[in-house]
Amino acid sequence: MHDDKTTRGAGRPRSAEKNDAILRAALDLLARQGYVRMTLDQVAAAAGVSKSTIHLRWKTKADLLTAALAAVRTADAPPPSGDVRTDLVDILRDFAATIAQVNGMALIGTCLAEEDHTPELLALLRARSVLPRRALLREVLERAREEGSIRPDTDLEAAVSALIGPFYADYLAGRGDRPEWAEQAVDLILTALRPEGTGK
Amino acid sequence: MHDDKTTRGAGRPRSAEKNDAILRAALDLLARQGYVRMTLDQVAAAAGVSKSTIHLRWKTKADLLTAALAAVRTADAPPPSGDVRTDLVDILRDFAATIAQVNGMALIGTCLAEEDHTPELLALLRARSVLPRRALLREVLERAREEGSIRPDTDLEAAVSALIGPFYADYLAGRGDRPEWAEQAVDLILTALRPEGTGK
Amino acid sequence: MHDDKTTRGAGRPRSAEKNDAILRAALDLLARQGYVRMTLDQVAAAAGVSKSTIHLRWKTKADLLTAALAAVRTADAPPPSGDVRTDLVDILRDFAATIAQVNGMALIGTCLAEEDHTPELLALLRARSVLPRRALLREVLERAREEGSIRPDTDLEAAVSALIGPFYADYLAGRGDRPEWAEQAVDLILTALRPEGTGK
Amino acid sequence: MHDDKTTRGAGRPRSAEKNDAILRAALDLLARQGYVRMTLDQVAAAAGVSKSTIHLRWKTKADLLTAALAAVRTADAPPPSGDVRTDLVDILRDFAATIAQVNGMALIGTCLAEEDHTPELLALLRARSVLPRRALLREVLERAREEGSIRPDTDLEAAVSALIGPFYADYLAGRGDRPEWAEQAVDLILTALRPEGTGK
DNA sequence: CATGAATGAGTCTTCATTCAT
DNA sequence: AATGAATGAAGACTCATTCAT
Repeated sequence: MHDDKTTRGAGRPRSAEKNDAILRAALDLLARQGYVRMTLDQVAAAAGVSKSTIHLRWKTKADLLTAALAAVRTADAPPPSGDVRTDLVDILRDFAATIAQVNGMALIGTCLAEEDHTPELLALLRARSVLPRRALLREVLERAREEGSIRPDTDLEAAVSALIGPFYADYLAGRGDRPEWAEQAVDLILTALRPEGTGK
Repeated sequence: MHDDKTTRGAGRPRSAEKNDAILRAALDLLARQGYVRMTLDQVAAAAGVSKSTIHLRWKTKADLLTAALAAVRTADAPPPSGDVRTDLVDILRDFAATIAQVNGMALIGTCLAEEDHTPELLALLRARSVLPRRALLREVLERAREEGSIRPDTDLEAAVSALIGPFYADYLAGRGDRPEWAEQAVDLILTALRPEGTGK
Repeated sequence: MHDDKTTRGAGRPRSAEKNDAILRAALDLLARQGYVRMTLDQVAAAAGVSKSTIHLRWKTKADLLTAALAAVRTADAPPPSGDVRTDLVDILRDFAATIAQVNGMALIGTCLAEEDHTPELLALLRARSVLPRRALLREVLERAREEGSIRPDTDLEAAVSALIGPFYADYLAGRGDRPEWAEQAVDLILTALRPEGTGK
Repeated sequence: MHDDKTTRGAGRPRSAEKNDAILRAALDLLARQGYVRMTLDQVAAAAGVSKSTIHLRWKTKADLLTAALAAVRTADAPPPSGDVRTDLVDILRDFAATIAQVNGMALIGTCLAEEDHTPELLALLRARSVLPRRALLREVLERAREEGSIRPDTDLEAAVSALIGPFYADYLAGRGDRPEWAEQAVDLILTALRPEGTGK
């Protein structure tokens, strides 16, 4: 139906660089300012585009930010070492590093704060960031279960929450920036899940 | 500056009710709309006061919200039963209930989102809500340590984070509203912290 | 229910001068620019008020213009002379003069042009200007009928349209500004309505 | 790019259909939206062309609309019956029908409203629609004068205005849609213009 | 003290017009 | 010739804050 090669559409093609620049700027500003405080003027300026160009591609501010969140590259897994403990720690550290890099807590805060008003934001954050990261952890735990290094009846989702949860709790308590949290969390959970009759 | 209680003597009464109404309305709207979206008009309307009355008492919007968060009554402990596990579960449940009641996740989200812009909000949330709740948990854990039901070398703060953390992780993953989370979390942590050589 | 005198509302009273200035400016600009081209900035500037003051009193542009049209003082009758022909001519001349004074044809044009979009405008123009003027003519014609100077079975509304109509037709044909139109129209209609058997 | 009819020889065909489609769409939208509210995007969409194609042919929005009005086909006369009264009524009825068909009152309103800003619109409306229609009426009246069925000293232009005028007056008074208006108007004027000494 | 009026700065969005393909 | 992208210049409306009563 569409001649994707030949009839490459008439007229000037839409600049892909601009698209990227806009989305990047939008996401960055979303994290730094929050939904409402961030303005399209700022996005336009940061992306080096006119405001109208933004509106040409996304009808509304909400559309833009939705697209920006949707464009977040889902997390790459850190290279697996094969060792359960090491892999879990690596994933958690990578998580914390990403959060720090992109001002992630503020972004999460924005999505939470906007939940009533623009629920798509939290939904997208979940789909693009939260759940993929959880899936990585879950895979490792599944492997561990198969190996027999954790109990066979372990509730994996609960275990995942127990692994990541302390990060949020620490952040809220003002004790973020503790590099050792990841190891502590992993050790605690692995200890709890150690199959019965396993001595130290 | 503020005569908070009675209509004392010849002086003109200072409407303490209005103060309260304003702060209550502000906090409620802060949770439901977020910092920027919430307007002083809304607060004024909800509190049954004029906008100027608000400005008469708090110079700026940030001041008002700061005061509103500062006025949050710090959590009452649920009545202690004496049993460690029961007490921990009760505290966590009470925590979740409070969060649900006051749209707490959105409020937390707002404070996180505004951290760059109005750091006082997160600081106050911490001081008034997060840390007191953590202190409750910590007290119980200290008691447990004295009783010998958890290891003597336990890092209590880390344990506290491990207890509350799953709540946040669950919420973000879209698996809030699971009443059993509290028990799961407590059991997991108590298992992990069980003194060596203690069989089931 | 309302203490109209004593509790004259707290706070600063709303300036009546500003109200008038705004409505006057709005009506004038509406006639000179049309609905869409007229901007609130222009109104604010012309009235010597801030734009927000306008919005404080009328929620939207449509509301403002509706109010402006509603505030149009309904036509005063020119003093009746008692003579039917003279009175009709006077009314028509007064009508033409008013139209010229307030750029009335453009205003009428705007209301017609906006009929699909903002039907209130035409409705108000009708109620405030068109119909009252017609009523004046009709009264004179009724008197004429009673006197026997026009046929008893005259359709008065049709006669009124026949009296004013030529004004519009002339304007559209580019032959406005003909002072004698009023007399011509009156004479034509009175001739047509002359009771049978009445010689010249 | 598109060979709309025949691929005529070596020359490049010049899409006359597009021209027509654009002008038709423009005129239609002008009547339905008014000058300012109508957008070139709407015209382009309705005509199935790109906005640039419009600008390629008419430099500005005003140019386009001017051209659209200039392209209005001037009224065909309804077939003359030979009878003065019948012919007049037919012309007036045809007039009213045309107005209804093309949303003519809104179009007239737009031209009036824009008179200060874009006087060409009213001028073209006059030249293309108003005056030709008046000419038709005038011809019939001239015939009537020659026949002796109206006074020889009749001011024909005034009579024409008296014939059409009631239509506008009725419309503004909210009494449009009265099919009998044409006959009433004609009868009234013919009565008024009846040569002296002519009994009924 | 309390109120409502008044305002200036700012935000999203629209649109005629100009460019690049 | 024709298209779609890009843009600058508005415009209606909002809101924290300051004034006048």
